[in-house]
Amino acid sequence: MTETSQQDASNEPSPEAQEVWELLIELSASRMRQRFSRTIAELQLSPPQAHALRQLEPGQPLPMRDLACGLACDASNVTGIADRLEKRGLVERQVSPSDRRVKTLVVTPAGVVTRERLLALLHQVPAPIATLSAGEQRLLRDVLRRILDTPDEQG
Amino acid sequence: MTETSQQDASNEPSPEAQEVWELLIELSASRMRQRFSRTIAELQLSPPQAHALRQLEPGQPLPMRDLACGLACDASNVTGIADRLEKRGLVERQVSPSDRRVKTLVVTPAGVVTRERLLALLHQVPAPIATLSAGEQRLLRDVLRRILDTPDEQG
DNA sequence: TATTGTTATACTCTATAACTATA
DNA sequence: TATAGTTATAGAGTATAACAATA
Repeated sequence: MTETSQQDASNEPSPEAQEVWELLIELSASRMRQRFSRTIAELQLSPPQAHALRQLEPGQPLPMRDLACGLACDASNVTGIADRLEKRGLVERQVSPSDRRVKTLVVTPAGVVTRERLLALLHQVPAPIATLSAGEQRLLRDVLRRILDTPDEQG
Repeated sequence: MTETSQQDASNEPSPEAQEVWELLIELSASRMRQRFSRTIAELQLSPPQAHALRQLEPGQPLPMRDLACGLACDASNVTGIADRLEKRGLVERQVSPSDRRVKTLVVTPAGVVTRERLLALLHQVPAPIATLSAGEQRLLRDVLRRILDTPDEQG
């Protein structure tokens, strides 16, 4: 077994960075995933439906094309997702005034209610974070902000 | 608004804790999700197939029931997921010696190769984490460890 | 010609319920 | 009787390719 570094991008990450990343994967794949699943099940939303609702800010019509991009899926899928949300009365299709090829989605009043319940549930701070000390919370917040501000060149 | 800095289980979380949680959601839903999708697409694995492969440690037969639990899905789904992995020669079904009702899954040699490539890709530390200072990395690691060690009573 | 949304197709995942073979 | 895995079914997500309307 040779000592091949798996990082073609020049140097190896520190063991601490490695562990940080694996802890984040663990957190995301287990706890956060469970919580998300439980939440959307409660509102009887599928994952893409929930993600779509999350992106549809009230009063801001979103072109279906853009939603496809936000959902990271092919545009053809958005037709069905929008169909089902529309059938439940949560969103509405509108033709864009500026480009008649474009259809936008807007949350209905009922959609706003569901969206707000969804966000309220999703954003409920889990105990393991709420019980960190004030100092730890600040530090964690600052580091996470920096991580999200740093572009990721597909490491 | 009262000056709640500590959590009595019924109190509001601090604004810092709130932001930490929302930053984690953002990180998980955008960056980590994209990276996971790109990775499994490269290996032509579906999300549940990748999760299954991740859980199948070489040389450790896993009852299909347990895999269903690990995937957080109904047991009936595992049949199809295992079928497709088996058809690709990545896993094998074995009858448990201790209980002939139970079938276990084991990664084949080819499966081990794919699994290792998967893990190597998934675990590549993204630039935004690799470029944190050594102090920040240690701090982040310690806080994440604590978060994962703290039980989450469905906040 | 290029783009937007739709449709058709094929595959996968998902839960539910009924079935089998073991225990 | 209870449990593990399978099958049947129905619904939803996914990408690809072809299509209509619009630009």
